[in-house]
Amino acid sequence: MARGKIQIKRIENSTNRQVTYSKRRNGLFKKANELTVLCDAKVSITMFSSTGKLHEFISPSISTKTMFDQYQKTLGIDLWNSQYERMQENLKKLKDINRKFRREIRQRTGESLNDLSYEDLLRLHEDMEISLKIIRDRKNKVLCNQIETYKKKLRNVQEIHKKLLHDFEIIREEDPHYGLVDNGGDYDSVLGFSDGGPHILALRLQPNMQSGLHAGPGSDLTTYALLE
Amino acid sequence: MARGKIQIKRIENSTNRQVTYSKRRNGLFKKANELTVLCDAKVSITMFSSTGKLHEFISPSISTKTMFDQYQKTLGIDLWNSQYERMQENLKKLKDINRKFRREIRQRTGESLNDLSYEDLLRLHEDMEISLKIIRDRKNKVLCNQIETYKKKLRNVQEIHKKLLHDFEIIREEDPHYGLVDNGGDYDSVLGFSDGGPHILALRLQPNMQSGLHAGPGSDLTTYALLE
DNA sequence: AACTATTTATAAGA
DNA sequence: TTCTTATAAATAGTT
Repeated sequence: MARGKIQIKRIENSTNRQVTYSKRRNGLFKKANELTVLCDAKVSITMFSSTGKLHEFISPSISTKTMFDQYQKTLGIDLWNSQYERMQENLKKLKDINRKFRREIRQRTGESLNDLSYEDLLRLHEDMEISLKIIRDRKNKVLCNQIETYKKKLRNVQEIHKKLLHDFEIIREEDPHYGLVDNGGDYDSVLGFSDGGPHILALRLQPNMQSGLHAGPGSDLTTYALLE
Repeated sequence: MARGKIQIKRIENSTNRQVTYSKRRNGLFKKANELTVLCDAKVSITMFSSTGKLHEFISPSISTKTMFDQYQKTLGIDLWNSQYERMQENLKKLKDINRKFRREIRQRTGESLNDLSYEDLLRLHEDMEISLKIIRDRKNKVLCNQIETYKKKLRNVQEIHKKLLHDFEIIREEDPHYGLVDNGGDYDSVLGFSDGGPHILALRLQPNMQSGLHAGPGSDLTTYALLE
């Protein structure tokens, strides 16, 4: 619009186009600003150059998000609505399921029985007895399994111990004074001879067993009382 | 910018402001369009007048949503992110709670006991026995309440019946032939005299009781066997 | 909405 | 990119 009229069509010269873009962008933003001030309007300009560069103008009194929210509100649409609604629905469903679960648990623990009819209570009671039996069986089975496991471990350790004692006997027979010179200690009691073995041995070995065995999450100590 | 320079400040005259808004808006959109064509750019202008009216310009090659998506992508932000994230978090939490509830129910019904230790099983078993006792007590209490209710109703009806019989006796004494003339019917059997009363009366009255009483959701018929 | 005197924007050149 | 400047375009005030 100066030094000659131009046709409004794509400027083929790239440099020229770039320069014009820059100049006219400034002009546009200046006009937008004047409009904002003169007419008390809210203006938002977002533009991308042909090379993908982003430039934006936004009236000082507003933010891009506010602008867009207002835009959507005015048009009565929500461009992100479907996504948003899907999430809302999901949330609602989950809340509903959770409520049901909570209720079921409260009934099964006996905390909230007031709104149950006699028939409901009968049914619940039957269910609970069945469940209780399953749990009791499982509990007993786990207990038996643990007992079995430790029985085997114990036998294994006893076996090894017996073998060691046997080997020691052979050494004593070959050299009756072996070891007594060194420390004067009481080998009999140390090795469990003084009170006939296996039981006290088990106690002595406990610390090793506890740290070495990971057969199950159950308590080890209580099961000892039940061995054999 | 013609017929006199103007100050760039809010136009106080409302009509004037409106007119200027309209003229300059057209100018702005024209410039935006020229920029779009000349420089192969994408331009989006969204504006609200001081009265809240929405006007927008958008380059023909693009849509407002695309424009905005590109805007957010270029800036590497998501203006709806925080809201979106909050929902996502909520969803995650609900799902978590849901999983826990489901697990607890499955354990309490005995469906999923494999990952429970012996101690867990012990505790669960104890819990279940306590809950079962509560439910059994409640069940029995509801049953007793229903029995009590129907016992009272029955007594009430018996009372009324007795009184009616008594009144009838008086009438018969006063006029021994009363009523026999009319229809020749057998009053004794109709009123329950033939087999001594209360039991057969209860059966006769059943239909009325069922429709008239709403004491509880339990079954009425089964409780009759337990009366008295 | 049309007119027009004047201001403003800007194309081309430096 | 910026400055210059001749000229096109926009527009304030008026009708």
